[in-house]
Amino acid sequence: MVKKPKNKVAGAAGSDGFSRREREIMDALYRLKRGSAAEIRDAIGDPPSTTAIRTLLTILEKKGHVRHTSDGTRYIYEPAVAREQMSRRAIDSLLKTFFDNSVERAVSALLTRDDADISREELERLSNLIESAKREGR
Amino acid sequence: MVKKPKNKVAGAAGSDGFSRREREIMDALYRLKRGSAAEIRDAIGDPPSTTAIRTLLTILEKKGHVRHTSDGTRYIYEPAVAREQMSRRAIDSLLKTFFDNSVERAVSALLTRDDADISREELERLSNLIESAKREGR
DNA sequence: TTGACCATGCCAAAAATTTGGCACCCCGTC
DNA sequence: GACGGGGTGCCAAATTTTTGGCATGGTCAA
Repeated sequence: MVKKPKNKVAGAAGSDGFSRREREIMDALYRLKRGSAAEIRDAIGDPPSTTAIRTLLTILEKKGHVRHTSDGTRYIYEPAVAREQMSRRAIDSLLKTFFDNSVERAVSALLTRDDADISREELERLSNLIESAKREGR
Repeated sequence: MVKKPKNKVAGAAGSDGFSRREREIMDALYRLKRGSAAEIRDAIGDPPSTTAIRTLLTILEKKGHVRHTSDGTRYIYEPAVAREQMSRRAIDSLLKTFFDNSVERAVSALLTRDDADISREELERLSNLIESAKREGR
């Protein structure tokens, strides 16, 4: 069973190249914006030891997915690629996988969620958003 | 290093419990709707052997994530949970991870994608969608 | 019928992931 | 200053994931 170097294709649709735990940590980090190993641990369901988390964080840092700053004596981690940018990748992936690349279907799904707690004001702003999109695309 | 049974929490936010390859395959299946091992393989970037794919499919089936029907002599696989349902889970997860659960922000991100190829008609339909949402939520 | 071709089930081994133990160090408190 | 609590780096081991090899059986065409 010979092996090939295998060079992780970053942007490869669908798979982001993260292992299960790595993704859990990255997701937690994006939710938290930033946090210590302990905080990240608390943000994960059925988490391993903090040491295990730290190991993963170190690996993720080595791979360039997260970086840390020192808060006094401890490390505070944050994603290396901005939340905004990553959210776009995630959206593209979602569109491709579940909505045949149809923005309309995706928005529709968003608006008709079970627990849609969308306020009147929010809907108003969305209207405006679409209106301006119409104007722009003219 | 003692071990615990560990009972995969399916709906656990963020992590869906799939390994990297498993997720690649599931994503491919959702894109394809259904397909043979070979077709799935072709839908994946930098794929392993078809045999490897088949092994994963068998595992996924044993875990209840996919099922297959026989097309003559070969197997055609499809996701066990409907695309629609899974897309909702994915959306919920996305909202939580990247948009602080704000539908508005998510829609906004969808509408302002770089390669937003949203047609006039689509925007029109979206307007209507929002209008009816307004009426409903009254 | 025979043979090429594919797909399947079973299975072992390589590689990667995941998990913690340990020793050490820094800081605040008694 | 000694002590307790936490955080860090390093590292090995358990477990899971990932990858194919191989033998078998069915199908189709010559």
